[in-house]
Amino acid sequence: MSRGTGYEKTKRNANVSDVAKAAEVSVATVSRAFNIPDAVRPEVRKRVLAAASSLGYSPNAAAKALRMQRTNIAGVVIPTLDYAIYARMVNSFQNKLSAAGHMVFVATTGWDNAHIFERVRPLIDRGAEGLLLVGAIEDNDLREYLKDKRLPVVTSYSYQINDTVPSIGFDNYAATAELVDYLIRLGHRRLAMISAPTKGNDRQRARVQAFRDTLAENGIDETDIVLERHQALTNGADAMREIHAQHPEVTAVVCSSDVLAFGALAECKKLGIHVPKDLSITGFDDFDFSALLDPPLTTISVPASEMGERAADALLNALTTSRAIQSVKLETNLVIRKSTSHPPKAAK
Amino acid sequence: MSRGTGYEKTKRNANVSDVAKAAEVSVATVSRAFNIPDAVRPEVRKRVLAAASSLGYSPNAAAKALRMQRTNIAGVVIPTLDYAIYARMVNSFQNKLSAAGHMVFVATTGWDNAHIFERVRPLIDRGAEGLLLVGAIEDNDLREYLKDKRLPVVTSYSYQINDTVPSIGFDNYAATAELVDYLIRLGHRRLAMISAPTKGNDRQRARVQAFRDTLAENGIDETDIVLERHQALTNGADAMREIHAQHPEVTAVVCSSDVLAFGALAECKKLGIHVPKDLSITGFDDFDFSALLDPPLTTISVPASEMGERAADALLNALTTSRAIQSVKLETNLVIRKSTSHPPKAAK
DNA sequence: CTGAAAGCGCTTACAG
DNA sequence: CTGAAAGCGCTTACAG
Repeated sequence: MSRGTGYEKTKRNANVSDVAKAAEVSVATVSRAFNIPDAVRPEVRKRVLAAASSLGYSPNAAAKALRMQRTNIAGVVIPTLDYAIYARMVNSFQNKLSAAGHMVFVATTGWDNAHIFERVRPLIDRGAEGLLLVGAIEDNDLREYLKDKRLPVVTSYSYQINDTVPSIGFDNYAATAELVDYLIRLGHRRLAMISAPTKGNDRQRARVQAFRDTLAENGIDETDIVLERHQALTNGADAMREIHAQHPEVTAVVCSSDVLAFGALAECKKLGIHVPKDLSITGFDDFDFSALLDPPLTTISVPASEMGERAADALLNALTTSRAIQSVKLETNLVIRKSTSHPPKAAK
Repeated sequence: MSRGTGYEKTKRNANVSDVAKAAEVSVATVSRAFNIPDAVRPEVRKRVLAAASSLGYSPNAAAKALRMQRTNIAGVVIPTLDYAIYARMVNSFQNKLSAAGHMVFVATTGWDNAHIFERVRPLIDRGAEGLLLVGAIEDNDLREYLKDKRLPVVTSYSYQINDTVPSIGFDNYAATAELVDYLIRLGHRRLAMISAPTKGNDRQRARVQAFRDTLAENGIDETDIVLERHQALTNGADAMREIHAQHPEVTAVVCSSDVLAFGALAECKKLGIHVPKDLSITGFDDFDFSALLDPPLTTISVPASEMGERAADALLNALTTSRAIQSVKLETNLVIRKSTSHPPKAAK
């Protein structure tokens, strides 16, 4: 069947024995020439390296892993790569790790975080020695499993002060509270929120909670208007339309992401609502395009690549020293741009 | 030193022997119970599976790989994950592969494609059995290496009719030519292009070439205005400012990506240039936000996730059958929106 | 249907 | 400084 144009292996790869033979030494010496160069006479080492290179030899990773009980593989599990903020974190995570000679497996759960354990297990089974996850672990089986394996794990995107699993993230509650507080000080009294789904997502829950608490603290305790929508431009637009139709008194819309905010902004344009004169809109993430929107988006900037880097360092360190990982709290920034202002006079 | 809060392995993982002992069978039977269930008496199989599960056994991937000479790992090498279009492709690629029980290593080269070989080698050395790359392979050493290893490789983003390496991509030249042609038919005679760097990047070169050829074919053969800028919003803005200052006669700017186009669009707003009345602008990629820009962007939509899926299928198939991979040409679409129109009267 | 044994390709005590 | 040998944890002929 096969026309010889395919991928059938013709010659097997060279192995230590081949190199040993070619260099007229033992396999032990070959191994040492690569791994403990100083333990081999320079002249011999040179011979070995030359033989290896002429045979195109490179050590078999599986054999090495089996023997050393060490894979040098890390894993990262995220909702999706198709969202800039995760992609960015993974990008810096993998850059750091690959510079340190580690490989990284990536797995995605989709937006439904419920099945994260199903994604984690194959990663571990296939050799991941450390793990980067997104958000607090809410699955107790997973928690037990990870503890049992004594695997270095760090969660990201939300800083957890009292979790046994170390986290490298920021304070979603505080960041949102600061933002809502800012809106209230501008004079807004009727606010709505467009959030990403809160199910199985502690970050979103923290943001919604901060929204509600901050309103309450300021004596604004009418029924909260909180719409949950999946991260997508069109969902931001739809939610905006709904708010406009059902709650025309609203003067500020807090969006849980720049994506949602961008959708809302675009919808306002269609509806003839002027932002920020008629309505203030805020985002979360500070995507690069957010500064260029019309109007530029007031939002919260988030240390995505820093999380990836720090997580990589933490994992690397844990793998080397076996010492526990310390949680680290990173800062966010409220970036005030032109999509927010005082509410219209009539609404005050 | 270690306070016992770390990650030192206390108990080793269960292995086949442990399970065999617990189930009172041989290791061969344990292996069969997992891999050739029908070759084991149902009753025995049940005993084995129970023992395995109570011991938390899962097969050691390295040992398995060593024995089977098969890792079930694929690799993908892209410029960066921090660019939606690559992230999306990797996302669908990895989803398909993980559904088929494969893991995926991802490596990034940064925008400088020159060092791709350095990224590919570790991937292969660490066990990747198939590879997804971006763009035509321009490094002959890499080409030789890949051929020598007889590794299934597919390149993406540009369809190569006559390459020995199979590609799953689209026709960058034709897509751009169609777009430029459309602008010319609108009446534009003075066009400029903002391209991503063409060095080591056949896709960008094809687009620039199409731009030049199409102008020439239409008798517009003044000096071409082509600016090369790295993919970034601010670079699009800078380039736009430069074009405006040095070539005020230009009535249409063809951008090689939506990112660049978005930057240019934003800059026009600052400069008081009305798009499309004073100037037409086009993008490439059709990002989801491009339809929501003001004005919505005329651009070319590109099958990013389809490339990832197809590549995964192709690799999976090649790994299974050893048959050669067939190149596939995917379609792009010229999406005409409001950022383009006839040139201003005065310019005609 | 089951088991004993070989072997995948490494690294590392151990002995010299 | 070097080599012979053991063993990491699997799977699979081979024999029964």
